[in-house]
Amino acid sequence: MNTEIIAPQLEALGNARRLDLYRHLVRAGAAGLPVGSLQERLNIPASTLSHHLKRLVSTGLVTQERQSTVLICRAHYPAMNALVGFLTDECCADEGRCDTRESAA
Amino acid sequence: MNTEIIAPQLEALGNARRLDLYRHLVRAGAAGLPVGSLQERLNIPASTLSHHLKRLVSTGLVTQERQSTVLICRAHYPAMNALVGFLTDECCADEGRCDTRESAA
DNA sequence: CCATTATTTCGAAAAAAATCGAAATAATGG
DNA sequence: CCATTATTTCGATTTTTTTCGAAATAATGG
Repeated sequence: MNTEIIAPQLEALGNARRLDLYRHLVRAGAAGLPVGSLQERLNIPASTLSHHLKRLVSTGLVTQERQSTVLICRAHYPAMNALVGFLTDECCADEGRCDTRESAA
Repeated sequence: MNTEIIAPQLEALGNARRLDLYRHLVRAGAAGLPVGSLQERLNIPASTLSHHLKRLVSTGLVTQERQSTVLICRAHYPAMNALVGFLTDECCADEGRCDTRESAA
């Protein structure tokens, strides 16, 4: 898992609107949420939402599945797990939840 | 730990150059690295580096300590640990390293 | 105080991102 | 095929970010 995958994912989540959006999907769980529901909840124009969704989808953090008329969006946990794994393995040290390396060359 | 702290941190790390920079600091461990050393390693203009460093420092992910002429930069692990904690607690679900909630709220 | 090394601020230009209305495309039911 | 609902693409504007040279500031030793 290299930085060329990780950095865009961090950037995707590093926007208040998209982080909020992503968290709505996490809370929605396996059922996911249709784009339209997200739009109501976030209360933003459809075209703006579509733009942000595209960024999340393009980094692999969100998946979409069409169910007839509606597009269901879901948080894609494997991507998030890999992201957390990267941060834990390669960006943490010392105290706390992360591992305890001190200066892995 | 709310999104007003987390989103800027994710944004700070969501830039290939800054992620690289941050990882250099992680690898440097507790000793940290002077700005000048970072500049040599990353091979970018001082003013550009200063700009990126400022962003990392302003989000709390990096600290700086002056040692006479030189400014030592260090990864600030408590911030990273809190960030990983946030992602684990509020952005993960199902399988993998993260916790196993299914549809909190 | 001056020279030197280290780092930041300033200012300006280029690149990228965010915003959103209007028009276009998708999918369905009738 | 048409009407309807759902979502995206287009196009234009504004805002933010990135970039970097030149000048300014900081800290030290002499």
